[in-house]
Amino acid sequence: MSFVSSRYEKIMEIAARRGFLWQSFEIYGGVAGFYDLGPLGVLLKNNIVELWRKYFVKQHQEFVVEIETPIITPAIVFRASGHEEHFTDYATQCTRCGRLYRADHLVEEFLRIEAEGLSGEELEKLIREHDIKCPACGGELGPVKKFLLLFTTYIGPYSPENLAYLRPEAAQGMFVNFKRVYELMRRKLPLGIAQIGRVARNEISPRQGPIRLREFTIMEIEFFYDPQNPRADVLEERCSDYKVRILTADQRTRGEEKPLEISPCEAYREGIVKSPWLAYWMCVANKFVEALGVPWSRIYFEEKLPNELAHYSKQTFDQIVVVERWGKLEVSGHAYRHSYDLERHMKFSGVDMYAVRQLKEPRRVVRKVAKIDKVAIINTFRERAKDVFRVLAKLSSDELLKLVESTPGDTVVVNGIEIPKNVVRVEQVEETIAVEKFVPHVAEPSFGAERLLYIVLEYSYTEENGRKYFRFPPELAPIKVAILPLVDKEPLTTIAWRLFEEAKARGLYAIYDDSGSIGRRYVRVDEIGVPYAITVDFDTVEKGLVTIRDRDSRKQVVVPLKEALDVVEKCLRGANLFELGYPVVEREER
RNA sequence: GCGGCGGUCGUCUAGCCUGGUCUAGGACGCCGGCCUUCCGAGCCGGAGAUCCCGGGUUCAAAUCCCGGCCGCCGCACCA
Repeated sequence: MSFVSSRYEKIMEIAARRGFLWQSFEIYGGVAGFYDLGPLGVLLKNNIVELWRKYFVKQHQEFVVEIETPIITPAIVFRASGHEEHFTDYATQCTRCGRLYRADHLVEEFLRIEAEGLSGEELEKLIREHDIKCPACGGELGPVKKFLLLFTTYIGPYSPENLAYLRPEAAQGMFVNFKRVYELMRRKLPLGIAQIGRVARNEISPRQGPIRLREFTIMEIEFFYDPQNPRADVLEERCSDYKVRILTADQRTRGEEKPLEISPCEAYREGIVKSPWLAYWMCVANKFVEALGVPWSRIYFEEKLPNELAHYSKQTFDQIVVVERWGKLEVSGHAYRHSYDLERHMKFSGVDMYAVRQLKEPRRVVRKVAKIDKVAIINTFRERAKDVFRVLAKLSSDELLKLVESTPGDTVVVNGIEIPKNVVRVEQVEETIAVEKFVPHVAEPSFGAERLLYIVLEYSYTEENGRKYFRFPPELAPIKVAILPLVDKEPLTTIAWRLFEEAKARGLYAIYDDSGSIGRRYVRVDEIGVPYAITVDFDTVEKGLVTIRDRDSRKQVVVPLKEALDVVEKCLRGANLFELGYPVVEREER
């Protein structure tokens, strides 16, 4: 335990001291659940975000597009999404032992009734009426208090109709924009809408350092597809030779802990993953987390049990990375949101969110339609005809038909006006139907960027004989190259400084350092995970040669000064420093 | 939210029990200078602490007491 926590503490100590991250609002005592990113933290996070974008958006740009939507969201959106209802907990606390309970859970347990959706007052009343006591100590329960995990605010003047929430997920930004983006993408499915942005959740008591934050960056895709024709060929093409580890809900129920090793393709075929696109994005997610430096064997997906599912989800897998501190850490969630969100937004907004699919063969159908006989209405109602037209105009043809057919007698009443049925003609029409409407299904991969940041720190952190450094994959390293004169003397310093200027001109983040001994400077740049160090020595002056030092092995290669930055850039793109044909030097330690 | 433990320069810490020589000591780091031809060398000099915050006890508080904030551990919570 002490080893485990001390390793976490060492990482967090370096993280704060060297400028990766630290607790927010330090000078006022700090606030739980908020972390600031420092200069290196921002660079590292940007690189992680960019890698996510590469894996999830750029490599799928023919059908995945990225948008950006507001954090502050009118309450109606989260009323429609179900968050206003389900993100609220009613809690009551024992006045004797202080234990906290979900009021609805207590009521359900004691009275064996469905308590979800009851108001605080109703729950309070039930607890008092049935004299429910603390299950642990039998003490009196305190008043029922409301915990809303959504941060609230107002848009404009403070009044109930201006209530707004800070979004707890980016997803609703994609759902409310589905119609427009679907149109933009020329109504093609599948369609992925991605977003990277800040979200906020008013956690009751966050207490896992940078892991459970009240505000963080989320990276997610709402992936829309036709359930009858998912067009998920890539699942077969890219995922059949690649396995992931999955611990299913069934396994968990049986108490098993060893995940299956299975290709996402097969997992879908066998019904373990219910959506082909969910399986596909799990495949991408696994490869992405490997690219962050996490070994394959430390990643698995854990299926949520039915009672753990969010209100919108038909099936959810958490992507777990094994970490030293907490055992396991959820880095992403993969939810099969089905058609839930679009249907809710259609209902609440009244806006049509259907997609259309072409039928393989157009169908001839005969259907009944109700038509209004305008002449008959004018003849029947004369000067009141205008009112009749007005009320009838509010009904669709289908609604009118239904009304006429379901009402007995010769008249129907619409908005208090009695209308004889004979002004409505019911006709049979024959139509050709070439398309049909449907609500797309949604698979959602969703990542928390700060958790990934922590994962990268933990998996990169290395201790060897007292040496501490971050073994960041070069692509993720905040600073790419250190440029160091061997000693603080001319002309070495001027040559090194010019090289630094050139590195900046190439768009690299670099460090120039001439203070103290060369060994101290290597240690300093190792500690922040700089993958390469170019050292300007006396051979540079005499022969135009510099050395490039590899952070992990501490071996160096000798390369011409003019080629040094090209070599570094090649290595940053994935080349191996020692396989480029340059002589390798290994120096004795003093 | 409850209970236990903790909070001292950038970092790690000594001091707290047994109040006063603490205008808070050390190490590392940092800054300046010297030195230095490859992995935390050495020498000289320097800056750096609201002792978490507020209140109380006392002639006197980093130290004792109370409240708050923050962190860790356990319980609860974590769609």
